[in-house]
Amino acid sequence: MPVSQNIKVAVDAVVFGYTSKEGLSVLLIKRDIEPFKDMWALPGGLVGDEESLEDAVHRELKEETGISITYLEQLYSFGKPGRDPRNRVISITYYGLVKPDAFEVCADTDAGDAAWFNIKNLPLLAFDHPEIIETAWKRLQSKILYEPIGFELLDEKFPFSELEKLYVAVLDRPIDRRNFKKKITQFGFLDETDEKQTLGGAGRPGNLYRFNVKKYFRLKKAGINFEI
Amino acid sequence: MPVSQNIKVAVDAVVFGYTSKEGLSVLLIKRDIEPFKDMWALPGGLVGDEESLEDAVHRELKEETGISITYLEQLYSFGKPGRDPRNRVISITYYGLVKPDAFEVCADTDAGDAAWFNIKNLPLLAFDHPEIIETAWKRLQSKILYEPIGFELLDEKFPFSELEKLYVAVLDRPIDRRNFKKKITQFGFLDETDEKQTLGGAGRPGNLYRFNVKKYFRLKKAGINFEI
DNA sequence: GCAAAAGTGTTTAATCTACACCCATGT
DNA sequence: ACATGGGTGTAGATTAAACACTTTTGC
Repeated sequence: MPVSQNIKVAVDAVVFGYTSKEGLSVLLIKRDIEPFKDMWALPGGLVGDEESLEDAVHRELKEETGISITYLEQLYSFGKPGRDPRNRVISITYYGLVKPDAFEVCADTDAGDAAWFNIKNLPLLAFDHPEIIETAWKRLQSKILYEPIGFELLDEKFPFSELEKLYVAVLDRPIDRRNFKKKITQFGFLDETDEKQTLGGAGRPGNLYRFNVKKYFRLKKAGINFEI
Repeated sequence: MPVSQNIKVAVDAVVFGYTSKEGLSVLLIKRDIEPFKDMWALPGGLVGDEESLEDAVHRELKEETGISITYLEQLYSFGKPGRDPRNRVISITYYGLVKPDAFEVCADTDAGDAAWFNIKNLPLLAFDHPEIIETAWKRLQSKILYEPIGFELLDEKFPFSELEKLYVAVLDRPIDRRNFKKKITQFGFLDETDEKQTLGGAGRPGNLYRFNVKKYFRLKKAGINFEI
């Protein structure tokens, strides 16, 4: 057993945002130091000695991108020697979800060195970050099928078609509209409001729905299991 | 961002073994130093500076228990400040599976400070290890439903009832024998041998089966998905 | 011959899949 | 009026769930 150790511990976050216009997107920052200077990378950094891993993620996201996320979950720990050319660094990675307003604000400003990229059109990335994003996307794809986390990527009220388009973007495959609506509504945790979509451009406006968290937890306790 | 850091990186392993006699069991070691001296704990220890995480797990298992495992997968990283009373330690945990022969040998010797405990009858454990084992068991329960990893816990040849009893032990719920056999056999990656179970005590001997890895991968590539 | 475990099918209910036309709005 | 997107139901196929008796062996 090694008696002393020289390994650094970092966190990195794959933050997903979504709008039907921009599609499923990932938040990246432009590195301003070597190595990989001027390349894009995941937000992240070293963990403080007295700081929890989740706190470190939130702190780094605020420092580097100014964003606050509504959902955070641990993804995987990457620790191969050599993945950082300087030192041995173990990165404990997380993935997070943000609501469209946070997504759009950041996308607009574009100032500084943070930007959103569509998941299917990523730039060259530093370190092993392509692998991390790939892992995160797969995890999101499987998780969205058995937990209603998709709502963390939508506004409080949303037309049903937004939810469907979100699933199409995340799963990267077509979905049958009628079957999808049947499945989702049958669970009973979506409230239909009496409002309709405004600002819709052309086409018939859709009713707005709201995810009812209380109902969801009640149903979950009662033993339903969400599965798409 | 913290400029220097004083965090240690460790790995811990939840190793599962199974026999129909002993049930689903976990490998533990008795601590001979403080803190938690004389309590049971998961095998594990600090990662070497140039060592991969998986190598560290295998090394610690060999050093502390003498066991070799046939399956290893990362579980989760536990890093709350205070989980180790001495220093800040991040533990990257893994779970592993061993074949019955390795399981039984170790269970017999009982010498030294390593021992197997039935998953439903664990002793008092050091650190946050109860939480880690709980997490590992849940992961095993969900994974065994969509990947054929159960075979890693069985001998090369096994009677069908062994497989069924394994699933009952892992999932901790009853299974319908006929439906289960239908499901498993329909995939087509189990080879039936012409041997029968020997040393069976009372009852009719069962045919022995073998998991055909090649067939499994061929079928997997062709797009089947294993689901119980 | 009896206790213990293995082997084997069918029926019913539930779920999944595929599929097309009308409606409300903006231009 | 036409283009755009929203809303809705059914029939057929597939899959899941429930269920009990016969066979082979050891003692």
